[in-house]
Amino acid sequence: MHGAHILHADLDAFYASVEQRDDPTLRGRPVIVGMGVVLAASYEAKAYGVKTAMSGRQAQRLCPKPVVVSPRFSAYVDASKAVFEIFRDTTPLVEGLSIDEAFLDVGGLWRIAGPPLTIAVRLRQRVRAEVGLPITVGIATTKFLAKVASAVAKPDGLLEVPAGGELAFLHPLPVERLWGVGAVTAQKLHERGITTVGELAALPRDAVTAMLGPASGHHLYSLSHNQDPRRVEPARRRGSVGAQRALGRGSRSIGALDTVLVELVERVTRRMRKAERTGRTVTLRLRFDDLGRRATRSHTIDQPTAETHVVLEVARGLLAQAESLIRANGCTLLGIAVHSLDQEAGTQLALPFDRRDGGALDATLDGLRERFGRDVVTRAVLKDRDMSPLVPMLPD
DNA sequence: TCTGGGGTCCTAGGACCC
DNA sequence: TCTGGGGTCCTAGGACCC
Repeated sequence: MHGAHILHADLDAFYASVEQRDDPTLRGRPVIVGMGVVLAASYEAKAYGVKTAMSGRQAQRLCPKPVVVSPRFSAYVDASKAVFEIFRDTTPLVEGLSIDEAFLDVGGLWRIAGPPLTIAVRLRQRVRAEVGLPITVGIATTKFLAKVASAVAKPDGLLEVPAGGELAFLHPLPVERLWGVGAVTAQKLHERGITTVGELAALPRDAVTAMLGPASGHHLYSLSHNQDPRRVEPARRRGSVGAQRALGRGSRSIGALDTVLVELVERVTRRMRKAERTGRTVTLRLRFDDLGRRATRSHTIDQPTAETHVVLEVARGLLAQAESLIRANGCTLLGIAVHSLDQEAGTQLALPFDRRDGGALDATLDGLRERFGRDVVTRAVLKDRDMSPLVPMLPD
């Protein structure tokens, strides 16, 4: 596939935009979602310097008269579903990254839907008209660069980086734009006088790995040359499920923590059962009274499970293990996560299929399920003559 | 300037196996 | 008993993302 064919679609100030959509009196005003911490800020609030994850107090200092609203998560989930419907109606190759962003591969749609830019224009119009939300789209030859393009184009924008123009676009940008450069890595690079992607790209690969370690070094070296072979993967499954709760400052009794633990475990295992997933590794996460310090304790069991009492027993063992740590340092956050989720190790069965009507396809699928069991047949992929995937079906 | 609730990926040491 | 070379899995921590 050549040419810029990967779209990165990213809803703008998502939670805040949903609030402004549903309450016209909020439009044009600096809206902050979240009381203690800023979960989302409208662009009017961002103009004052308000950022996501900032404390409410700090936000108030920057922006004297914000409209602060409590989050309405179910409204955000509904809006997200509606937008993803439009994504999937645009192309079957949609890889969701979070509640408000996704990659779309539109490379195979030229004859049906036109060039990527046309598709992107229509996508933005549809999201605006059908869901009422602003969305920014970046178009490029690689996933990573499409994401950079959308970040540059925000808010409510559209930007295509044409094939051949990648490095001219990328190299003047600050290194912080690279995916995987956070505060720590940016600091390391700045100390060596590197502030732009181009300056990083001018270094030999060895110099970058010596600076940042092998994995991070190879990764960022490649990105700085726009080397990113990752495909858009529609069927990616999550690898862990977790829940956590911030607690008031000051140490809690183990009894009180146990009560929280039970609720967290129930939440996690309920979600796992709903998603029909099981896992083997349970992790307890703690944050202490003295700012920032954290710890984790984990344990792996033999048999994957999603049963509340099994996970709870393991979690209680971990809590007991951490008891002295908690007594000494207090506990301001308790979290539980289940990792090593079953990754659907399975076999693919290819069947020749020569028909065009969906009825026959459904019959084939039902036949497979009858033969192997409903739970065993979890996914079907339709492929063309060259065996490249056309339509993934039954995603999880 | 210390604040939420979700995640991903990588590193490094130790246990254990052939 | 020690030395070699290769590997997997588990645990703990950390950087980063939205």
